[in-house]
Amino acid sequence: MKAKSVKTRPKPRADSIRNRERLLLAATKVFSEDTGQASLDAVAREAGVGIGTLYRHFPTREALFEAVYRHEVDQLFALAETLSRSADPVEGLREWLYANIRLVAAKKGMVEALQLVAHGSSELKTYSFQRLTAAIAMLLDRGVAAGLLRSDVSAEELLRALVGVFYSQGGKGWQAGAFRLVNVFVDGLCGPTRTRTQRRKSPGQR
Amino acid sequence: MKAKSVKTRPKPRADSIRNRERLLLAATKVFSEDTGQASLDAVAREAGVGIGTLYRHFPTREALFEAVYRHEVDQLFALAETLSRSADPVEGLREWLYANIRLVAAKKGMVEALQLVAHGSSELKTYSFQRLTAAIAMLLDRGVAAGLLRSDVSAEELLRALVGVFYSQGGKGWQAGAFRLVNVFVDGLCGPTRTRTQRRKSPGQR
DNA sequence: TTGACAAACGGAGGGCGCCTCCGTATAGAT
DNA sequence: ATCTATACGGAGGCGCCCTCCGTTTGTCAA
Repeated sequence: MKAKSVKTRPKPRADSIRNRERLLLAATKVFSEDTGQASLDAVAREAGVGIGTLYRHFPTREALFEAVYRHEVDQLFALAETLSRSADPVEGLREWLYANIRLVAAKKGMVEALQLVAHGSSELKTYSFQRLTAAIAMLLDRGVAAGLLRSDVSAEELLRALVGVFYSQGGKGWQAGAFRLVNVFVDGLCGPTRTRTQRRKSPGQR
Repeated sequence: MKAKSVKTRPKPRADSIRNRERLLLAATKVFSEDTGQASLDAVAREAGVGIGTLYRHFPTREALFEAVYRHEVDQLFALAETLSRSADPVEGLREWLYANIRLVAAKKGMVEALQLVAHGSSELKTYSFQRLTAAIAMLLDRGVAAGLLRSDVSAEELLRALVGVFYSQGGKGWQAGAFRLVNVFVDGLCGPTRTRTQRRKSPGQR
């Protein structure tokens, strides 16, 4: 007997897996540049698969959004893991927050798509909330343990602050403002119990 | 010479005006019951006019949303005027807030439509914001002048609180919760500075 | 390797909504 | 009654959504 799980379905075929990934990638790209209203045909085309294949993997438009979103959340989580192993706890946190801003900024359409998704599956909401909270906690705790960050702000609170910044996403000056806010916040987290040992060197834009 | 404006366009034809109104009415109805995604063909059908007529009056989907929304805001403003002439300032305010809840509750699709509109014309945002603030101020000021309401909460603040309640619109218990919040708020406005002379008699649902 | 079959693929096709265009109807002026 | 600017209606072209089914392909056992 195969050392596989006890009761999962037979097995996924290799091309199936590959196509699923292609679709996810294509969807991320297409939804990002065009608005979230972009056609699913376009996604299939971009992925180089037939429209039927798209629908087999993601039966509804929302299923696709959701998958893309989950994927993104997981990436952010992974980034937090990486950063939490890097040298400086404070800069790691700052960098992660920057990454969030860049993510949102790069995906005009995503934001509205998310609102749509958010109205649906609350399971997804809790999933991503927990996942992101965990990511922040990872970064935060290290700084606190090292005595570099104040300990009276929870990961959840920080996340909420972040969400607030994103919701108010409006064109033009938004990104610069968001970076500024993050800086203010991180600097604030260093104080007032801590002397600020180091300040940001760059504004953060890439 | 006509006593009309100096440089406006000739004149609107009677049937044109009539159709515009019909369309607005139909749109309000259709968007309310179906989701905001409802087809424009359906709106034209409901209004009993050709699709071409709809497009002449409202060149884009958003133009139609916007017009509907403006219309609604104006109605709320008018209601505030009426209520501010009614007997009890406190109950007038409460009633107006109730009306807001009912409006949102009756229009599932509207909320998402608004988010769409909000992303666009910021002119509309400021317009409605000012208009609604004015409406609240009208009601509030009377209560304050009569010494029935505390004076340290501005109309703007009250409006923001209201918006917050609406944004979190989720099915089921939402409406009841919203009424409760309004009651809490109005009671609060009667203030610690004021002895609460009267409390609400009914929960507010109709 | 080869054969067989389930799984996955692709895309044609029917339906529908969007929007334009233009021939027809009519309100309002003379 | 006549005229004309204005508005109306809806057919038609286009693109998107989604289903359905004939074809291809990965996998496994022999």
